[in-house]
Amino acid sequence: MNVKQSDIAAKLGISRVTVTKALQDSPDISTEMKVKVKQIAEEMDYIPNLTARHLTAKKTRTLGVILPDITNMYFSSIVRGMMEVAERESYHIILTVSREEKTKESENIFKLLSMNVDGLLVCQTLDTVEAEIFEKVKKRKKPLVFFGRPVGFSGYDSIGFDDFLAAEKLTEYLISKGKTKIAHISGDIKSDGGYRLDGFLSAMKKNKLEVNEDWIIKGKFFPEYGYEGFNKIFNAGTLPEVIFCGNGMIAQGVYDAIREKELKIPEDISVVAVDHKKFAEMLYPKLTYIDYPTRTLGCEAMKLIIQKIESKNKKNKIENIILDTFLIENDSLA
Amino acid sequence: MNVKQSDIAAKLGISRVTVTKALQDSPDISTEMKVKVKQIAEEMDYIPNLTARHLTAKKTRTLGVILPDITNMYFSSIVRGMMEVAERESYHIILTVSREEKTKESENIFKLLSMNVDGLLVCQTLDTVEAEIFEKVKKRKKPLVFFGRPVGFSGYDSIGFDDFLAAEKLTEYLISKGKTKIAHISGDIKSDGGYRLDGFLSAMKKNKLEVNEDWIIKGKFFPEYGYEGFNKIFNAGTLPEVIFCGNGMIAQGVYDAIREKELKIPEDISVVAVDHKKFAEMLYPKLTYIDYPTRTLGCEAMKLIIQKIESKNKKNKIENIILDTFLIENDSLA
DNA sequence: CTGAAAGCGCTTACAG
DNA sequence: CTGAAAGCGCTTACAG
Repeated sequence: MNVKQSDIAAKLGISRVTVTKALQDSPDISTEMKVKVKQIAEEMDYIPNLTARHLTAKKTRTLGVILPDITNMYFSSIVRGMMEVAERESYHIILTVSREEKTKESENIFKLLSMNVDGLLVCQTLDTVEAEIFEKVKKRKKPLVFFGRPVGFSGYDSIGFDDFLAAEKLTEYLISKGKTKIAHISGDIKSDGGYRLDGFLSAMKKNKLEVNEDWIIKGKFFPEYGYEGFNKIFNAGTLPEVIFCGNGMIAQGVYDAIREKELKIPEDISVVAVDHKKFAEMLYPKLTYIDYPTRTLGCEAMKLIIQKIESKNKKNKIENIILDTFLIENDSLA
Repeated sequence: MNVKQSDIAAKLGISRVTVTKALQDSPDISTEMKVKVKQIAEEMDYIPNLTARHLTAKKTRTLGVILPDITNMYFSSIVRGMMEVAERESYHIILTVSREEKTKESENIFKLLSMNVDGLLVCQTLDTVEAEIFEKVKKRKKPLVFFGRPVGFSGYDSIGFDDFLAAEKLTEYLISKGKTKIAHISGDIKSDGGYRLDGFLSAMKKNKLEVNEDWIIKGKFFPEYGYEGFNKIFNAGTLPEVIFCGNGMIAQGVYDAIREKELKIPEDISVVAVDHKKFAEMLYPKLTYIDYPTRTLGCEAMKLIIQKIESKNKKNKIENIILDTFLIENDSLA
């Protein structure tokens, strides 16, 4: 139905092979022939059939990506970075979503392997604990890179951020600014929220600072937890100097609660958080926070998998890369 | 290298065709044979090669989606809806991003056609004005559905929201609540922002209400425009009863500016907007707004394209579907 | 510089 | 119920 190489060949009275080669700019073919073939291809609206090409060639230049949730800016921003590099390097991306379900994750892996992707980039679901399915990928020698979340088992390449270190860094910074009375409203402690809380506690301990129990609120990554969290702290009596929030959404709730109490940020109380830029910068006054360069993560993850693919036969040591996070000084810290 | 059907056939001493059919649950094959084949396939870790399958079958059960920007919640939420339906109907999605570039859009279309997708779902870039590339798609009889943004030319199926109607509806509602002094801070007037502004003006006109020129602020879809917009309105003298914001981000800036003036929402002034749920509900007090059911849009768009694909040969009339938007009454309107 | 031959892994009629 | 034959569109050696 569609125009194919043999149609071009027929029209020109040459063999299909010549067409293939001309289209590939093979040195085998004369320049005039190439020009002629390409022109006819253009005229006939020829579009190559990648399916057929992939069946022959070992490489598809296609990468499979598995994400827990596409509507989460953290992930979508990572994907954006991946797409930039993929495009530059002429790779395609097939994006799938696991919705935090382990079974969906496995299904996606099978689907992507079926599609003959050259490699896999996966951000695991929160409850992926066994390596089983990934062992199968490894057995097939399919390059695989984990990104964006800590990996529960070893023996795989990965790239991501370290929430513990980020929180420690932010806490150290607060301390260096002379703050000692610091409260923490965490996100979900079963995931990143927990690591951030631990990082905070660790830094406090290292600096021999006391942590008021009323000032540790275990919440979730939503504004209402920040709002209620601050009110709990407020009602507990003494006010801390700083509220360290698990992320920007929590900070937003905290902002609202603080304003309701007619307090001023940062004059009366400071607020800081760990988050990615876009959100944090939307608050007034602008939040001082630790930025996770998500787009960079996406770029680097893509570069890593491409490198793994293109050096497939050489012996490759496993890499576990932790990217730097950045402290952004804005107006919410006195 | 990987296990293929012929390996299974060899192991069982039967022909490859029997394997294919058994795996497809063809009525041709005896139940015992099916069980045997499937078991061996499982044992050998057989994964079908979709590339090969697609070359033979006319259908790939793969759909191509083109989005202007993946980090925009409006779009990612639509995609989420699409994925739900696709999964239910056993279709795959290949997601590509145009980054609002017309050339990238064309490239993506070619890429997806090359990959033999069964259909195309596209949300055009803001400056796509000619139908040229889409005419080519049509000529190939490849089903195509536009979604999420108004289409500049006719003759194509589409599904989306009507910003003009949504803004009109919200304005009518304000008027029905006895509001007459309404200001509008718009988003980018070259796109949806403009339609929303027009809808607002239209409703005001229909109701013979005067529109104070100082109360029409043409901004962009970011908080700072809301913040500055409100300050302009504030400094202009009389205060309106309601600020109608082009979207939730603008509303956020307006909230901040209002609080800074020590005014109360909704006691001193009301704020409303047109946006999609997640963002609008994050503000305190919760925003009264027009919700665009983006996920539903994604679901419906997917259903529509699948229907087009599966009824390809029957004559199909062109559909241009406008989905309803919903007024959500919260606490920001007195 | 050009082309004939073989094959990628799977599927679809068609014959037995 | 099982299998031999032909083909999907393209590419890769290999021969001329």
